[in-house]
Amino acid sequence: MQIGELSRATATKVTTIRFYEEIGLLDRPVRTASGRRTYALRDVERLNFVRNGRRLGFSIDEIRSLIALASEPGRDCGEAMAIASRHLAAVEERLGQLAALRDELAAMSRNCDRQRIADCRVIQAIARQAA
Amino acid sequence: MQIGELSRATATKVTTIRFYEEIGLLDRPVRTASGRRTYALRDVERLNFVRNGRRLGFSIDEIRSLIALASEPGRDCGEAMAIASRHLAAVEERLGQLAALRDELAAMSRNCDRQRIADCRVIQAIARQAA
DNA sequence: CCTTGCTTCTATAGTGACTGGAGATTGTAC
DNA sequence: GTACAATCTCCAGTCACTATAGAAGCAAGG
Repeated sequence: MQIGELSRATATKVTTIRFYEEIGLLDRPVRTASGRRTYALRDVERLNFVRNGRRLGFSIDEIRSLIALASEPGRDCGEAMAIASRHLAAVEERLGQLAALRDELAAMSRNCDRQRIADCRVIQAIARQAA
Repeated sequence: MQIGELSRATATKVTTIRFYEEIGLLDRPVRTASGRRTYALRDVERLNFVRNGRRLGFSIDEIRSLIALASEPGRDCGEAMAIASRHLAAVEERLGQLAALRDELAAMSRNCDRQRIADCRVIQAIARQAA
């Protein structure tokens, strides 16, 4: 399998695959005589792991750790749990912030009745809000 | 007022103030004979506008537009409303995504009962999830 | 006058996670 | 033979800052 097929199989851009290889998230693949990268099933699995991790919002460094953990099947999985829990807590905090933001934005939009800029509630809200 | 005082007055790092000037969000200030920046009340107001806008999640470009609009008090504020509404919609979409993410992460953590990595639900969930 | 120590200056590079483009090869189908 | 797609490497750009180095300015105390 060449890079284009891996790209299609994992819905990942070719440039991103090369980038992941560069930063060590993917192993350096075997090359053809002319230098093209060739991949096998385990590369698809690995890349899917990375993509799913990213989709769940884990950082590259967290994914690196999770990959390292996954390669030691005998170990206790407490560390993997810790990474996931920390991330969940971060997501929950961000959710709270974002909900507060939405309320503020919604209030701004509601109050404005499309008059002149001089009276615009949106502009006023941004200008006057206490941090 | 020098840059340090503006920094304290707006809870903005000195380097960030210089950065905002560089990209044209703040006017180039008058300098003292020795080259130090000096600011007045309107600079505090402008920077607060920028900071509040950022805190509400507007991009630098959106804030640039809002500043331009705010400087034409006679205009209809429909355009400002449009920027705010688009942003609100984006925030709401992100909120939905993030909530879905939280649910997935919570389910992962719940299912894992701290055994060996080989059986770890967290690792398995990341490995097997369909995009 | 001199030193100490803080503030400010410019210029440059780094962050995270990619994305895009230039310019050169290679592989394939007609 | 030639057109075209796929791939290669290398490097720059994105966003919104943040940090560092090294130089200069400025006020207060000795």
